[in-house]
Amino acid sequence: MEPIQSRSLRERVITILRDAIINGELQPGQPLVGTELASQIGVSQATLRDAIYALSLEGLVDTVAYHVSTVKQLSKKDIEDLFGVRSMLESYAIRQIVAAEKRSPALRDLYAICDEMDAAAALDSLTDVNRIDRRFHSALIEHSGNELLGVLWSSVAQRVQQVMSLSNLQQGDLRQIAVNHRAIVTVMENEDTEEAVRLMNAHISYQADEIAEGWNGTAAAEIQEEQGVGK
Amino acid sequence: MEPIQSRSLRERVITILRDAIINGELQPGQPLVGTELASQIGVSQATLRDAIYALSLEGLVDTVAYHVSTVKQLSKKDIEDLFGVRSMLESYAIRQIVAAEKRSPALRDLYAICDEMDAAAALDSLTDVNRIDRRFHSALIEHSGNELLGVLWSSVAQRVQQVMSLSNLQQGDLRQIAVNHRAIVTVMENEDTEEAVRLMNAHISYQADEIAEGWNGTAAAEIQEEQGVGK
DNA sequence: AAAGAGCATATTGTCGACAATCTTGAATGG
DNA sequence: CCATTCAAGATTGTCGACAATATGCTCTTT
Repeated sequence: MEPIQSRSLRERVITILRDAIINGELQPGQPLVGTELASQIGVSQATLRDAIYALSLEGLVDTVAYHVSTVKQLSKKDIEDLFGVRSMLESYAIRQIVAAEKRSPALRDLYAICDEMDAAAALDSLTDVNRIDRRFHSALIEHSGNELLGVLWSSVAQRVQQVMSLSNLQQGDLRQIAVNHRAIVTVMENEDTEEAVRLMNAHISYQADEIAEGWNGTAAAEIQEEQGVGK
Repeated sequence: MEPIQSRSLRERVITILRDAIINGELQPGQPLVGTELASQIGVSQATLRDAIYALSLEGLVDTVAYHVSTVKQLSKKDIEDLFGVRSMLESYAIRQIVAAEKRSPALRDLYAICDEMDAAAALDSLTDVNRIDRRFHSALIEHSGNELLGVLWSSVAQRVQQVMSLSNLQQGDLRQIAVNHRAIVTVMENEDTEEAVRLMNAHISYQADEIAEGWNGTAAAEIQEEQGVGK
């Protein structure tokens, strides 16, 4: 049981804006005007600016003193850097789990998630597979047992989700994806650490290449031009 | 040339508090009372609370709604997690630098820092060696070429500096430290990636063990008791 | 007509005041 | 004597207003 209204108003505003950004509703480069958003969401300007500042600390928003804040632009290099860091985090988690004495509960949990992914893949439900995919990778990080790793991961996972939302790639064979995930867990169970890391990096690199290839860094530049005067 | 007063007041307050925390002036568990600090620093309570909230996002401060914020407590496990993540980040940086086509400039820069460290070690200046040590590891991350890695690093490096400040360990032979750092760069130049990673992990693990061994998680609990009434 | 200075407007940054919430300690009842 | 209640003080959270700064437009000058 968790309380309905425990979080402060500021944190709820942060959540609203953050979700809008990582879901692609607020596109990179789009200006975040305090006065507009404040009246739109229904909070004071001070509270809203605090929220925007918090998002700039998370790296989702660019802020310069006395200038309008904008959703951070994502260059092709940013994508590459992002997936490089993601590989690093997940590889580390795999090594930690395999090296741990009691790794059975972790592996069992991961297998259970694989089962769910199989079921979703059989139904051809892309959104469900994506949601379970996120859970799989989060679980991997959690089971590393390193809390700080989890903190870093949540920041990276946000950006990954944003990039995925912005790049409208058609996912390939869902069943193949489910098989790939199970393979990683199986290899971990056999204590073949390096092979598990290799498979994971391949999985991530594939995604990264697919996204980086069709990436249009200037995706949101049009928004400002669309607002041009009609005169 | 950079402007004298470009940063906002809030950011300057953040810097003041952050420096106080990572230098150990504000010890873990110590309460950060808004009204006191605000008048002490000379800013409004709103500005100060924004700063405290920012530090809670950085993970240096614990905040609960309508409760007094405190400097985050650091358990022994937190220390272990911290140095584990640090090893991960630096190992990744080493792999990236060695794998890069043009790694000569990076190595030259690192050698130059090693020269400075030798000089400082010859003078038996502990503070200088520590400062140059931080520069060495920052440079390593920078030369990885991954900007996001740098962002994560700055967060981790802060915590490392805090832990170092709080644990008053007497550093061993300064000259040996300088030699160890140069060895890492030399091995990188020979493209022996795994050996470089091994040396770096050994270097960090040594530090981590030394600190974790004598760690007193309840270091700051006394502060509150010292303020007990004399009645 | 083009370029630049200066003013009007819009936006962000800071503050003090008030509301919401927690904490402390004393009074009350068992 | 101990537990509970509740009231007073202290602390944090939110807001609207004002100050500081940037942006865009107009007017002037060449």
